[in-house]
Amino acid sequence: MRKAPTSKDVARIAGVSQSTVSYVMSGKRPISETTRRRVEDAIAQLTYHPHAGARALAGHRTDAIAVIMPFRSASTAQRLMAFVEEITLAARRRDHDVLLVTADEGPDGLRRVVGRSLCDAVVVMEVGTNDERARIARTLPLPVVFIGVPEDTHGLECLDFDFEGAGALLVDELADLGHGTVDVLGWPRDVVETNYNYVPRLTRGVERAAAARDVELRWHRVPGDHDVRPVLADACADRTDRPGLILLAAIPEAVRALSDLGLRTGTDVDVVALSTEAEAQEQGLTAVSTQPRDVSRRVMERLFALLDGTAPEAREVDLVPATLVRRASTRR
Amino acid sequence: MRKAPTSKDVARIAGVSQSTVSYVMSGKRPISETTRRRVEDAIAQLTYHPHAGARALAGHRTDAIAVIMPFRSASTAQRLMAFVEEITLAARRRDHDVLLVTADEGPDGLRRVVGRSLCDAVVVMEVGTNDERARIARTLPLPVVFIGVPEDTHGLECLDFDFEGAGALLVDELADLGHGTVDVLGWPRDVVETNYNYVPRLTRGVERAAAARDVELRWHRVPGDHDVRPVLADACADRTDRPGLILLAAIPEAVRALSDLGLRTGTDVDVVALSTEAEAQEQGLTAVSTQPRDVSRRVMERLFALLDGTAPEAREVDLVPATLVRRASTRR
DNA sequence: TTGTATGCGTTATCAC
DNA sequence: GTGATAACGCATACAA
Repeated sequence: MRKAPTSKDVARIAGVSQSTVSYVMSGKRPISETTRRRVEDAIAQLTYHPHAGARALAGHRTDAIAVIMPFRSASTAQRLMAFVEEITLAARRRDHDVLLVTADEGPDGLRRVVGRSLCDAVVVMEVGTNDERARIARTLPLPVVFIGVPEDTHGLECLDFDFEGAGALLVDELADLGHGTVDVLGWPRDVVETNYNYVPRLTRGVERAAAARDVELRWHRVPGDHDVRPVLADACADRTDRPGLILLAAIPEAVRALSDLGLRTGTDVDVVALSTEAEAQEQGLTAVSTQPRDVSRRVMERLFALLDGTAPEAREVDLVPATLVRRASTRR
Repeated sequence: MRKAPTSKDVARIAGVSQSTVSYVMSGKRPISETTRRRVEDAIAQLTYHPHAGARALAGHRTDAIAVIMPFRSASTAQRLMAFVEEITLAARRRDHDVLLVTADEGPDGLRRVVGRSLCDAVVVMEVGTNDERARIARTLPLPVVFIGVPEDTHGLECLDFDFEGAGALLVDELADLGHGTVDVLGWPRDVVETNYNYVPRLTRGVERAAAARDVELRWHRVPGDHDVRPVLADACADRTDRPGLILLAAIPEAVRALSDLGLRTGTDVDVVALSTEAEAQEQGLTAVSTQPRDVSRRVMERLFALLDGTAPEAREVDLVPATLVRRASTRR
């Protein structure tokens, strides 16, 4: 538990100057094979680790990425975790650390981590349609990548799943199955009101496809208490035709509610959903999955390209395409 | 996009010395009301933020907590997210940031964040029964708090949910309902083999209670592909008595499988589970919930007590008690 | 109550 | 190919 060794200690043991130690570590100038060896041996012997703060101070970089994360959100925990995991792994592959910032710090969170030089770049998850953080990002001297698409993407780096395409796929699938009327179980009121940008995008995709396929839409909302039974009873009961249902939220609850109502998915009712891959599998749902891992990978590629200065011309918006996987909840 | 202001800039504008600015921010010595005002005004005017690296270098503290997180684990994403969220919020309340470290860096992750002086304390999630990180922690000059209970807790700070008590509650509930035989759907092989410490703890609780209540246990395992239908068919079909089932893993899949088998929970079969609160509600299960938020809160209390030097005598192990909530999956 | 001066452990610019 | 040395921005011991 004695004091941590510094590069000076390494230098002394290796019999070189401190700056040489630094150059061995950074590789920023040629080093003879013999001194490199002696330095590396000394480093190993002392289990020397460079002091991150000193490095940040002198080197003007932190080797850290800040991630602004909305814990309470329209996304499921699974989806959020997938984002965070993939981002963290990508960061480590490039020897960067991840600083977790809660979105409920608001725009100040972004200002803080950048102002304090805590990171070299920022990932903002779940940007709003009209998000102050987008305005701030344009003024910042470091890369900020958004997951989501705000209204005005000018000068921003945005990546996301193609929710509009997803909405269209879901409607098309039910239309192909012959449904002229489709019931949509949409997000609860509080989610819609928080202005998440993908709510309108998904909605647009659904509505355009419905118009194109001449499908009548009936929108329902998950109640605040997540008890969807009455909603689904209202939508599906007492019908002569076979109901077609799109689930956007409260998916496990909805599947269970249908079962309680005596409706077998794929038999008595066709169900398609927007969900994570895992949830769709667990519930056996024909679904469009939101591919958080693909999105994260592209986010980090773009982010490091910006840090490396190897980024091609600004893309502004990059969308991961939607695909539909058929499972037991629809009968073809 | 000009250079970030420093405390020297603040000092110049406020007409004081740089050290006075520092003391105003830290509150470590008395400052006259007038100078405090002028400094604070200057800070606001420049939107000054202290440089985290410089602060860490000079002040020997980072105001950051590292969290070592197992993304792929026996826990659900919900449970992991609850931990991370609660830890992050608690950290922010004390003006600390959170550094996310993936557990698959192994013990080196712990060495690295500490060696580089990236944090003032560490939280290690899901410690193994015999975890090298526990040995390392004992040698480190900063607080390390474990979520979980390794075999040898000597000199460690461990907190967790009382899995042993949980196991007993689940068995007792089914015994109270008159079940003389209980089928347990346990974790998949890979989870058990990863040596998570709560697997043996839960198992011990189940087995002791079963012995005490004279209940026969039949252990089953979730298959690698998570298709639990054959397992549950095997356990519950062709029986004259009413099956009693304990679910420890793959809970949504299991509930769906029972439904597919034509078994109504609470009517044809009594089901109790170890799960998150949310999952139990979604599935309507009588369950013991693992209270990740309570555990996290206690972890952070302990951690900051250690940082403040106000920690009472070492506790070594602190367990959050288990409670059972009855829902529709058991009929009393 | 305030100012001066030093050091924290790196990086990077000069010199050699 | 290597060694001095000056920043980097802040905290704090020492003066006043």
